[in-house]
Amino acid sequence: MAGAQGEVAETRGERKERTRRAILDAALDLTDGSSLVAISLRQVAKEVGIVPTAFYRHFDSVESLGLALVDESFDSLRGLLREVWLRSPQFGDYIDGSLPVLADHVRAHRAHYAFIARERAAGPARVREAIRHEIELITRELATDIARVPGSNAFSTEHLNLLADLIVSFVVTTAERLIEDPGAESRILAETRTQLRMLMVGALNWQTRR
Amino acid sequence: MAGAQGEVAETRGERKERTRRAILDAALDLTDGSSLVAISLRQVAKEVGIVPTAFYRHFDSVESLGLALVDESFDSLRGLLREVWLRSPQFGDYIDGSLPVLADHVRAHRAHYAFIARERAAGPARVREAIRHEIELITRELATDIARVPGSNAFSTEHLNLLADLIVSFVVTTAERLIEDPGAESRILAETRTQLRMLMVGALNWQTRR
DNA sequence: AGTTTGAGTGAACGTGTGTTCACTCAGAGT
DNA sequence: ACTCTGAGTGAACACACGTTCACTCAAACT
Repeated sequence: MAGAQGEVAETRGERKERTRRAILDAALDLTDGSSLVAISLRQVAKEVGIVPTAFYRHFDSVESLGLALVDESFDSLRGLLREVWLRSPQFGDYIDGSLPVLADHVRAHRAHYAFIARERAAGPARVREAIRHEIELITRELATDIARVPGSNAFSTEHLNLLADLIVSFVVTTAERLIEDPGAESRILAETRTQLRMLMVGALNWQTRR
Repeated sequence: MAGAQGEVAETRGERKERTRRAILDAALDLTDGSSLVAISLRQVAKEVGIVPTAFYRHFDSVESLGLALVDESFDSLRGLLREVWLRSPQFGDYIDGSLPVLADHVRAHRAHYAFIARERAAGPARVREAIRHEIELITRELATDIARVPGSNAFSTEHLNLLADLIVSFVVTTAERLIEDPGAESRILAETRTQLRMLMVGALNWQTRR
């Protein structure tokens, strides 16, 4: 395979990139319902349709494959955050505006979110560390975003960070639920909406108490 | 090994139970930083000091070993909940009373909590399902416990369940953090304390709005 | 004392594993 | 046109895997 086609015109770089993508996709597919630590280089190679040794032309271990998947998964996630932030400039309709966007993203990039959820807890040490780091960065970004919202200046920096952390944790949990039972999406969203409101009521009353 | 000792007096049942425990402990040990889906029956047997085939006298697969570990891990967790509930009859000091208990339990039963955290996301399908089910039961128990707290009767049943769910999710997240960085225990506890207060301020204001 | 039971043994099976090596042969650079 | 580069090949390695089977031999039961 991989070039056996009589198809014309494929540059060397294009060909390599195509195989690399195929490896990433195969890994996402194979780890679904399992984990990076449980799949083998040979399974991936077989799925892609290349010989095991060819794998090494692209990654030098399953772990480094995992790190590449972390990168592209968080590219997805940052796309989500950008979109959420664009369409909800108001603190008031923040929740109603954001939840459907989250649901859409999880549905569209299911494999990526499932990968993060799984490997965050059970991946190779380096991969877990990379994921933890990325989540930390995103939490900080969220904190500075919230700081720009009018009315949020009553929060101390410390409490702002804790609020952002609380929200991120909760979004991670919600994403996990959407992944594990996609059929219950509307119920999960309705429940999450109420819970986020409970949380926000706390945040709003908190700042007035400061 | 396993009976090679010149030690006297060990009944057949005791011997079997001792080996069974050794298998469970070995599995907890081997899955640490990895996952049930990534360990082999032979690794476990070697760790215990028995021949691979002897494993089948106790469990008929690694998956059923996993289900046994789910059972005993949640026995630990229920012990925690009982203790938390005993020493915090007041809604007010609920948080300050519970957090140190949680931290103690996580420290004392680290392997169990780490097991739940990992396999919840990445274990074999049956194991994930069992964990999800146990968490659901605990959430329901918490909801009925909260319902007995004076002043909580302003919550509708539905919102009571959502609050319980919110708390359980957050406790799971906190336990995960304590596991992944035990050295930061006091910082994590202080932060979690503030976040739980934010959440509780929301809950308290919520019920008065109903 | 004699028999039954069952936890643990050890050899064997077919298959999958990561990694090495020398190789092909088409696209890229001269 | 001629060489170089490097993605993909295929054989081979030493080892680990789950499962089967007939076995031992001490505790438990009669």
